[in-house]
Amino acid sequence: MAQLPTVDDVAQRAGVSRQTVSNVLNSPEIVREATRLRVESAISELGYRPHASARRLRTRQSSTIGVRLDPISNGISGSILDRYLHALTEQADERGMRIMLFTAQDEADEIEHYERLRDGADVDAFVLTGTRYDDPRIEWLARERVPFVAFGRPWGSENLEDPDRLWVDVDGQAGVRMATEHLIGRGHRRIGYLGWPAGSGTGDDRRRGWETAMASAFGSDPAEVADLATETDEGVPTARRAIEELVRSGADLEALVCASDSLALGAMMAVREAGLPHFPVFGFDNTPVAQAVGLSSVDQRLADVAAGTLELLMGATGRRVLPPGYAARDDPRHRLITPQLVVRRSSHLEPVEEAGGTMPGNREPTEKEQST
Amino acid sequence: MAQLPTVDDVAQRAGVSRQTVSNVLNSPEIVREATRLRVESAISELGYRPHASARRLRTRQSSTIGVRLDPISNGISGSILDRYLHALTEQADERGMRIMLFTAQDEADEIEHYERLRDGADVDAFVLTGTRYDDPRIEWLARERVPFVAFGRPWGSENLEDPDRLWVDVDGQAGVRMATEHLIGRGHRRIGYLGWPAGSGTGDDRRRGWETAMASAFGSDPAEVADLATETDEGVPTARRAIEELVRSGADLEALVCASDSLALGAMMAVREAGLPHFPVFGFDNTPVAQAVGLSSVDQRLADVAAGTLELLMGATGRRVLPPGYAARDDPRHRLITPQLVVRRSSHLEPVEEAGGTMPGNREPTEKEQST
DNA sequence: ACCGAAGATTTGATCGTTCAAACTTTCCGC
DNA sequence: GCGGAAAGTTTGAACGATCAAATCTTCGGT
Repeated sequence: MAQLPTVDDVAQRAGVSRQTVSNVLNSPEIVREATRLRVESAISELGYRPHASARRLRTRQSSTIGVRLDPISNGISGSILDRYLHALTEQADERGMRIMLFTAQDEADEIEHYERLRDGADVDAFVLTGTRYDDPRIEWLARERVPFVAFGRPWGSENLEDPDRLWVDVDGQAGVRMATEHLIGRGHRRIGYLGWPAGSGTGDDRRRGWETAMASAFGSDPAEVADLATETDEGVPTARRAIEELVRSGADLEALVCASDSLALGAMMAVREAGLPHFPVFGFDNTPVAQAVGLSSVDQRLADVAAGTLELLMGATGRRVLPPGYAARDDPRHRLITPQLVVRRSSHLEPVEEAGGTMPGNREPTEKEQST
Repeated sequence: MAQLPTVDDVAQRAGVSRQTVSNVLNSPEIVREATRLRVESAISELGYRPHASARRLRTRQSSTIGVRLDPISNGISGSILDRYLHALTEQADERGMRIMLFTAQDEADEIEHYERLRDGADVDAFVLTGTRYDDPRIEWLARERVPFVAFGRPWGSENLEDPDRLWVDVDGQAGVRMATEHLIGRGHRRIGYLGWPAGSGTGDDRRRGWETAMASAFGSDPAEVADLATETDEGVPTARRAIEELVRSGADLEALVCASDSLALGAMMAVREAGLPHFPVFGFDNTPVAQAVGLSSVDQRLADVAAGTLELLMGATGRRVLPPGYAARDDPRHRLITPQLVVRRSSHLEPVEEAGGTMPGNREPTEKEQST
């Protein structure tokens, strides 16, 4: 084979012009049926495929979305980005888009990459993850009018409804509320919460889910349940120590809802070691670890998050990135995804008699997924 | 600003021609110093950046490497690809290359994607992961002369030295041997091995590491130590059941080396529940979970793997993908990376008296990394 | 001071596609 | 069967860069 076929080769073979071939590919509805069929068979006979770079040059579209890969995949929770990325790649492909990765040291460096990639016409849009208070990246992208969607709300600003700040997020509050209600439904009353120190948008939001569930079930207000809550930094060992301390101090808890699987794992280790093999623990994120150790958790439905991302970026079914500020008047500029409970052994095993050396329930139960 | 500047704008500003600007960018050594400086300042004044697609069209190079994102990030071990991807992206960027993702349902689908991406001139090369016996993907790529590097040896074929089959891999045998020797050095004798069923290249290789360490320390041959080995499918629960069974049957073991962190985690859960809080367990992969629960493990050194990948693809310092079959006569067509022990609590804690309700060693020790 | 080669710079063509406008054919009503 | 709009197709130009070859400069040797 000498060389890859071009539109001209196809055109010649089908006895039509370049442009007709191009039309068959890009707007088949304006080509007469007979012609179209002739061109299509020429295409498949020659195995023609459009040259991506040539097309991009001409159309001034890269059909590419840039995503920063976080510096360190943040421990256990790192797999969230991983799974999101997978869903995003898959769905982007269906719309003729591709995902390009880049890395950056910090936020300033990330913005430099934005600039480079934008100026080099390498990407049409960006997807941001790990947003925080007054995120400078969002400010830059909005100011420069570069299309983007944030996975994570732009917490703290009044910009939650700003049409220039598109975001998708998981409703952490609803997720934690569902988990808490699940435990309430199983008859538990004194349900504790293990979360992060106040001040992070995500953390405060999740905690609110627990508070509202407790409030609507028992009529307690947040202040009343505050003594059931524990704060600690993210991480298995920190959570473990915190719960060990709690156990030692004789706290009277029946169950525990946690802000993350890492915290829940630490908590599980602590309560199991403390001789409480059936103390229910709930995590959040549904990481592979949760699945591995049988930890009940809240699944973020990352496929839905990915779908929402692309919807905001390209419209419901579009195949190109919309200019920023675009969007129908009545279309919300964000998507809040309701997560899903995944109930596993850690929260629903009935106490059983322990027999020497083995653990209760040493068979992995079929995983129950309960959508609500 | 009306529009992005082009070479012509820069040329005009610097009072030179297009091509000189291009030369300043691509082969500065052939441009006279005075001219070069003039052009460079014009470039920075205008904030010019070459248009990636235009360059790709003309040079017929996409400067892009395609990587398939696995369908399901395989549980706990999924983060390996994640971390490898990060290192690869970072190092590729330094050589002016980018990483593009794609997903596929199965191997056949993956090959179709190869074809699409190749024909569309979207990528210059591919990186394969999760190679297996007589991998059809490798056959296809080699036959079609598409540049690629496999992360993972093309097990089983005699092609390990085939110059058309480039690969990088982690020396699992050496890693497991190091782990075993570490335990031997701590005075253990009856060290068991928990691995996967025979037949997978990676699994057999890792087991051999344990066998050789045992052989050279105690003069035993593989047949003699076979009763210290246990086989089970990958996964935390399977490993847990296997080790529970082992404990119940009264096996006389002092320590355990495992083929993966998942297996090790299951094993740890089993031995801890069996009332053996200080039974040493070693994992493999150094996943975030290992770090989280204090499991000693073997780190794959993914940054070195990524560096090896690019070296094979582009030469020691090159900035473009080499044609397949190229490479200096004396240059090996593969890289075998020696992993690194990461010793944590799970393998080196001294027994301590248990006090009611708390666990021994409830402080996370500073992580020791021991390179060998 | 002249010649030729090496060095530096410019010019024209090209990569493969799509846009915009021109051109040709089809179809309908009168 | 004619005019004209609509539908279908073709042509020339352009996207922004680099390649290849042509041209212009510089410089050492005689």
